Amino acid sequence: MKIRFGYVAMSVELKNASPSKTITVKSYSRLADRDPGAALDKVRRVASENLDNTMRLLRHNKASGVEVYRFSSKIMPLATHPLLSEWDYINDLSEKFLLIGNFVKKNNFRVTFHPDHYTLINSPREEVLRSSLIDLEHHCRILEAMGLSSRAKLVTHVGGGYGDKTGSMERFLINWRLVPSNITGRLSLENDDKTFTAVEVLSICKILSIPMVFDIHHFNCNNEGEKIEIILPLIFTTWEGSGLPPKVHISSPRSKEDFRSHHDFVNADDLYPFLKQARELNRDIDVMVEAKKKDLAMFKLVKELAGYPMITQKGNSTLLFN
DNA sequence: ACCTGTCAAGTCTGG
DNA sequence: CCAGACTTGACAGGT
Repeated sequence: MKIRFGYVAMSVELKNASPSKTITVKSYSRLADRDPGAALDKVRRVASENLDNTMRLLRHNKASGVEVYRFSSKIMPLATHPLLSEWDYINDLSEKFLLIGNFVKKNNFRVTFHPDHYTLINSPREEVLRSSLIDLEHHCRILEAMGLSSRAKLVTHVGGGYGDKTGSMERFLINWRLVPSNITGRLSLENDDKTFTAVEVLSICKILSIPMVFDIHHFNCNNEGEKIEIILPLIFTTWEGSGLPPKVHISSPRSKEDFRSHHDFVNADDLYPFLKQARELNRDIDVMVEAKKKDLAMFKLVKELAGYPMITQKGNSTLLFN
């Protein structure tokens, strides 16, 4: 069994390479009042730098053998803000999008976006649903501009509970019909730490025939005593036909008191039992490390796990479990 | 150079 | 009904 590791958005090792630089609405408006052209130029410049830094990160990944990476959702500053509705960032930056996409394809990287938690497909409020669809479309269009197939996924949560979880799950399914097919073809769902458990998310994924990302830490925060060995085979099945190995998120609690927050690093003991379970199913998997120390935490975790029974390290960010 | 309050967005809780 | 927490990196304005 092969286990590839990846990290989120920015690197601790590669300096001054933020892919998430932005401009506040306040300063944009102030500049736009005086000189609209200059304001747009500034946004363009920041967006362009974010793409350049994303490219640098991908080269850093290649040099370090990292094949799994999540793009920053803040890669295009204010892109979906009404103030910038005229800005055609896709055409504006098409060359840089293609450069990134070609590099991803050439090196067989697995890349994703994780639209942030304001994106809520199951919201009962029409305007929230509408802006969520705009945000999802925005992420999709970027992946399309990169020339990446639907194997480049969007990962999101089911949404809010709104005081009625069953009704909110049903509303997710109802609202799903309003989601355009280029988006539904890329979406995968992840269990969250407060509201929707792995079993609940799995039931939705099965109905919609979409893949499910299993977040181990969220499972530890939010479960009803289900056994991993029972649900894991079912979760892994949702990836069949996608052309991708199942995807798993791992992080460790910051502390006993602050259990839900993410620690700087990942405790290898929080992942190893899971890997042993996964090994029973004999499937390759990709593991996304969600720790404050980003790639540094990922490399450290891989190195530590390499010392565990039956595991051998292959490069800086891949393990073999035999 | 460094520090601190603030930031587009939604939801939930507690007052 | 409203303020603040949630969570995060980075801006923006101050020293």
